[in-house]
Amino acid sequence: MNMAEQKMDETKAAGAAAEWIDGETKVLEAPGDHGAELRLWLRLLTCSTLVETEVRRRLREEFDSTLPRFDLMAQLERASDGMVLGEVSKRMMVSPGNITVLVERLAESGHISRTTSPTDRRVQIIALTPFGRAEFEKMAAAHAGWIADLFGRLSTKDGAVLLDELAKLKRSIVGSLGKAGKPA
Amino acid sequence: MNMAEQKMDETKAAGAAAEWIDGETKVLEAPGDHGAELRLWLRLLTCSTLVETEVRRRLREEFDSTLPRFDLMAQLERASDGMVLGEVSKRMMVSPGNITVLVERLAESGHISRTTSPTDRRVQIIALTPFGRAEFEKMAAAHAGWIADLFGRLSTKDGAVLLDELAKLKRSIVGSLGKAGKPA
DNA sequence: ACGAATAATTTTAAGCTTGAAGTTTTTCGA
DNA sequence: TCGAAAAACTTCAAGCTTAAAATTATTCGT
Repeated sequence: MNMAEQKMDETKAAGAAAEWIDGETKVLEAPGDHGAELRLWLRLLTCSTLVETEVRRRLREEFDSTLPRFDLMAQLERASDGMVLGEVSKRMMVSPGNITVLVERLAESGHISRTTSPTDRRVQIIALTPFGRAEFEKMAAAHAGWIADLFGRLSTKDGAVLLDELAKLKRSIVGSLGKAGKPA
Repeated sequence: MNMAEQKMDETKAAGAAAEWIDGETKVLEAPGDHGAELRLWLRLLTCSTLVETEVRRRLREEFDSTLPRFDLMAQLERASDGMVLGEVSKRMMVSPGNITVLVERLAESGHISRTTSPTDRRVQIIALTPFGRAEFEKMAAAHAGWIADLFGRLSTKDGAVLLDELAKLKRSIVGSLGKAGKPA
């Protein structure tokens, strides 16, 4: 079976509404001697994109929500005293401007509250409302089930090995980013 | 060192322009017994987000380009006879409507050409122009170097183990998606 | 006391993305 | 032959995302 056929077979196995074609094979023509890293990167990206796309689809269909909103609520779930926008931005790894709009929408829908800090009028403090917390708990339970299902065919041993190897990869990435800039 | 301190230490190691705070620890409160899968998912997501964000930043700063444009050009790079929009959409794992706009922009900038199929007037065929191909080769070479650098602290053995474990994870994901829908 | 520097968020313009509806074309079955 | 169904792409509304500029507030040094 040639590569194109193998690729199409994998596509057929996927039940997602929109058919997708696996892009990992384009790495073959990578310049120089970087085939191994590129292949690793594409596979990492393919895995995370598949999961993310499916999670987004289910959040929309089952809860009429979005992944960024879910993520923001997850940040607030453990912060019973609320959180400032700057910290939310850092934890979600997105720009402050994006947080402003996300917060606006969640405030409008009643999921979170926002107040100005009593000690610094530049600072906004946001927190889940009781309604928001209840909604989040339902989404979080469903989300955990989806992830368990998607990852469920992986053996416990393979899962542990993968977790450990991803930790090493993460240290490589963070280390590389660190050397390019100066520590915070 | 408590968890918050450990988290801050990792943040300090990162040299990205915007400070980020590692979100992996929020998994601790996962409902039920799904902590392991959620932890794995968050780490996978953190790794791919870190790399993607850095690649986007460098493409913008060094080539005044974007990741979707680079990705589209990568699809076309091996298709010397061009490619139809529907296949591009599948390979890039994005909706057809998005491809329409991306193609429009790359055509305007002279990187790709678009023609109507001689045999089916619904179908558009796009291909890299000579200019586009030259630009892509420069970006691809740089991109490969960036990925090699980001992944470079991972040993060859660890890289091979990770690639293999990600293949297993991918099969779990694809298998799970498959059972939820019907094959294409 | 006061002006400059810094900080936190908001606003802006530009780009990407989705799903659904719309348009045009081709295919298919009666 | 012809109308319905399907296909390929485009358009649309809504949401997300970035970096940079703008606004408001606080801090700091003289």
